[in-house]
Amino acid sequence: MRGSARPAQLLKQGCPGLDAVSPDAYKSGSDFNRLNLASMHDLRSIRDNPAAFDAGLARRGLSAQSGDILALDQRRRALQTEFQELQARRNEASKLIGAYKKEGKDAQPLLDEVAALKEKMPALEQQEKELGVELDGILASLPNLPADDVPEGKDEHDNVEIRRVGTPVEIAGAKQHFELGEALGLMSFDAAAKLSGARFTVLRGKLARLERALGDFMLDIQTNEFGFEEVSPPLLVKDDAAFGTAQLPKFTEDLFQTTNGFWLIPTAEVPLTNLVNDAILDSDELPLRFTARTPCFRSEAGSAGRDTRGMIRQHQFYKVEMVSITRPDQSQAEHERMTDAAETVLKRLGLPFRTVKLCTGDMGFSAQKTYDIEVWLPGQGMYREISSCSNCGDFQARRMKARFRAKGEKNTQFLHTLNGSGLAVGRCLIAVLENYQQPDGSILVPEALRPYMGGLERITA
RNA sequence: GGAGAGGUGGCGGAGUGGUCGAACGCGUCGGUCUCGAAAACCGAAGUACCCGCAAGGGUACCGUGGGUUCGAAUCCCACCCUCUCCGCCA
Repeated sequence: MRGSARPAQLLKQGCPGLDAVSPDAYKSGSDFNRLNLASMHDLRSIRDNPAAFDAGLARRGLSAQSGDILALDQRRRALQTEFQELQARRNEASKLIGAYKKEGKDAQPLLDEVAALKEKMPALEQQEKELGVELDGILASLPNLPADDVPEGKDEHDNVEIRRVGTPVEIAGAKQHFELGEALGLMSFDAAAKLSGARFTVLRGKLARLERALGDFMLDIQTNEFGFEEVSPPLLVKDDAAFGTAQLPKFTEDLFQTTNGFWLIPTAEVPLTNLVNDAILDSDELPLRFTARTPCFRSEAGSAGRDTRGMIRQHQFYKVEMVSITRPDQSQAEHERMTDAAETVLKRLGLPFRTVKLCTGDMGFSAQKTYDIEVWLPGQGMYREISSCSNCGDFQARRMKARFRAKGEKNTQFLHTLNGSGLAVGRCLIAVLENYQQPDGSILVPEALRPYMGGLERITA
């Protein structure tokens, strides 16, 4: 019942170099087959200006790719054209066959012709597919190109400080958050270790309440003052979603996966952004703004030994995330606006921070431009990242086929997507502890947060 | 988990082997009419890719993937999803 001669034919065709990233490479489980030619990066713009594409990659420290890409692209299109011509002839002949049979004419010559066509077609089709997979594999593994105004640089040392808000207070003998929390008896890493091992925390009593309060506080600001719509999304997602925001195919090792193939979200950016996947929106409903407080799950595979004490770097933490979906002409302004929304939380809490523009070498895979907000931690005596706001341009939108149509236009365009933490709740809790610690080890509750803490002014043992 | 039903264009809903990218209705857009609107009438209208300077031509897509056939929305297989009922459960 299965195809008989066909597979053998296909096998004859081998395809050199098809060991690149194949879609099945990212594991089993769900049906991942949405790859579509010419997504991820705009093949047309690479054709038009290969030098610019390579220059962008070079700023990311990557080698030129346009040569390989365009060669593959050209071969693929040639095959596609050839294949489609055969299909056209087959379709035409098949119609005639129908007509002939009706009229009682002899259709045998046409049948022979189609049979001959069908000798060639599977091989062509197969080759074309394989080239497409190879091409997609390359394109899917290349990061977004940095925006023009992103500073050149190797790592975080080359980031550029944009502004500083608030003045770090000198606290004599400042303690770190875990010292404070453990002394209060409200934060336990031992208890968490018994349950789950390293990189987990158990919060109790007023500290658990503080975590909840912080999240509520942030959500209220983002929804009431910045127009973000609160969302309660799934925390487990399929391959498609993880591919859309570009966790896949490259970063599987950073994620947790269930035995039946779901990915635990590393950030609500994944479900929130994928809300518009495969959509064609009207331009006048833009921008869309979403926010959600969710747990985030990260394997932290590559960070063994980093930030092992305390709750700076955890396998699981709460974060309020903001996602904006905009037209291309809106995204830059939206990026500033979103960053402002994140900063507003820190300002209200009276926490000193600085905002830096990430250099090319420090930016995430999907980002075109990123601002990090770093909060001052007296206990550590340094600024630590508490938010990251990125404009992804159309990079994610291409992957998830998120488009819009301008009023009166016939053609669709890709949307722009942005995401930013507003803020990381766990780290914000750390910042509150360290900045509001008192000599007696108690913690003053920031004024703005008191309504969220039932009026509580101070957390004590 | 058990039993059943079903997945078609923005929506509803036809279509069981050929001229079906898909009837019809609604909605949408343009026009006629009108002082204006409604109604009525006429017309337009899916997405993506390929070839082409263009005009234009072609291919694919009716949940997904395969198969049968000269030809598949229609037949076969597998999978996914949704809905209803029963059971279980937060």
